[in-house]
Amino acid sequence: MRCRDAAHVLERYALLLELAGESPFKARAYSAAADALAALDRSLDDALDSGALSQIRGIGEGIVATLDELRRTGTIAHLAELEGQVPPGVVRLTELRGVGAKKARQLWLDCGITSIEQLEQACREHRIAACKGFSAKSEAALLDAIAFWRSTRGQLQRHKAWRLYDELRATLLDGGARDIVAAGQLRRGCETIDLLTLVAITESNTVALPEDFAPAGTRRYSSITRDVPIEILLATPDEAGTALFVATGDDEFLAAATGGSALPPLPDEADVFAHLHLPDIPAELREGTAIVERARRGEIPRLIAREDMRGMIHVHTTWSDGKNTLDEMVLAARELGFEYIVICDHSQSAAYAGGLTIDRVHQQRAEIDALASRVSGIAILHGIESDILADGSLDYPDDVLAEFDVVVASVHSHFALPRAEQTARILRALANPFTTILGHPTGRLLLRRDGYDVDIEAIIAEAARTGTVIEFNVNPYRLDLDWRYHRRACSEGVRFAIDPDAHSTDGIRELFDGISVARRGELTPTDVVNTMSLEQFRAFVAAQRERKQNLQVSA
DNA sequence: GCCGTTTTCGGCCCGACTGTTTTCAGTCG
Repeated sequence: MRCRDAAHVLERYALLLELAGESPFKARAYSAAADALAALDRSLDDALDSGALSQIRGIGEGIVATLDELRRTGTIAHLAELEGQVPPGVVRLTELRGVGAKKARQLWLDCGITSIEQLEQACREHRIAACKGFSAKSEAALLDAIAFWRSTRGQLQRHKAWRLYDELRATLLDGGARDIVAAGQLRRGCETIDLLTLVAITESNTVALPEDFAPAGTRRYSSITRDVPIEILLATPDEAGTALFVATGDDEFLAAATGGSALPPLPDEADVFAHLHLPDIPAELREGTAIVERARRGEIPRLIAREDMRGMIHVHTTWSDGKNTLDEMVLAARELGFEYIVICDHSQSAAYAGGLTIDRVHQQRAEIDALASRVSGIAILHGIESDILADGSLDYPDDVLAEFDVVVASVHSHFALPRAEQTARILRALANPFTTILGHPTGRLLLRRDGYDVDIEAIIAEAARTGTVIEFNVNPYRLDLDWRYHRRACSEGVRFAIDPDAHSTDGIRELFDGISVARRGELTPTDVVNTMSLEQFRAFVAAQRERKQNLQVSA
């Protein structure tokens, strides 16, 4: 068992402890331990036997004993007991927005609710308002939350879809497949996945499938029993190219590309494009009919690719709310071949995230300088993710801001401002001479909450006027700014930074997956500042500051 | 359950927001 898997178990244990009415502090201790554990990229056996776990703050004797039980028996007896005690539907109640462990427990014990369906029924019949602590208003809020929950069911963020893919891949390879390839929405770079499509390449045209898969056509199998519907297509190696092509594009694209004729079995996708007399169309663009026409006219741009990325920008460490240390994050970026990394921990107003006071900013700089002198092969820049305060100002005085190599300015509070006020606030931050990059411009969390209400056109225009970079934050919950705005912004002269907003070394690796989504937006290497060399990037930031200062003077 | 002592108990990230209450509790980031 990997530490990451053990972390998931502890997280669930923490939730059940709270639902069962045990000390919320105990639950929090388990939850914090889960966080710490998730950052360890090693096996649980190794972490326990080396004594590394007991060294970690927040993991003491009790939790080490629990983890030892988990690795010996594959489970935690007390957790199993709680699973028997708390109905599974009550655990699911916490998936609703605005329902935490306390409210779920209250709904269960005071109102007798043990599933989301029962809760919905009870709200409609106004039986919840009769319970202590609830009113007609809370019934309406709960119904809203249930509607939102329902609208996001059967969909996954990309990292969760990849996790499911990894599980299936291992099973299918064990079951005799020669190779497994992700196709469909995942390969096209869709930001959320409502159908997971895999091609299983097998010599014999058969593979041992998990029990929940049933036939759904010629050599096609599907399952609807997991978090998202899944389909698996079987193909022999000599027809793998055709199978992958068919499993990747959407229906409109396939009809336009093939003209409705059946494709011969071909081993490689390149053979399929040659057969169709079409240039290679990147998987991320294979939707709709227009792209086929563009391809025929030779209008497919050279899209950004992972090899183009030279700078890793916007990374958190244990100095604020990151799970891995500065050293670990730097070494992980170097291992992936990055030439420079820009550390951007939270600023002082982000107290919940351990934001840096001015003193700690200076301490962190000293540590970065010390590390830079020890580590070769990667440059370390000192940036900050500065909160944009309610009035649009940044979170430090100018003399402190001026010391950073890069300032990512982001909204983390006051999400509910009216549109005009929210927009004005962000425009003010864009005009700030020290704002290098506008972080996650809408604050959306995919399948969790919408972004704050802002005028994106106005933000793009002001970014263009001031020369401020807009972030494409590729944290799999964010993927913000939405790729649908990318071309328009670029046509106005805006540049993007493709940033992982990584809070762990795993998050750093997710950067590459996010590039798939950037390709949907047709970002090219010249649109993206991370493709610059270190010297180019430093010169870019210096020129940007000068330009912005001049704009301020003339204003 | 963890931590750090004022060293074996008492407090535990903090501010905004919302909704139910008249002074606070729960949720969220």
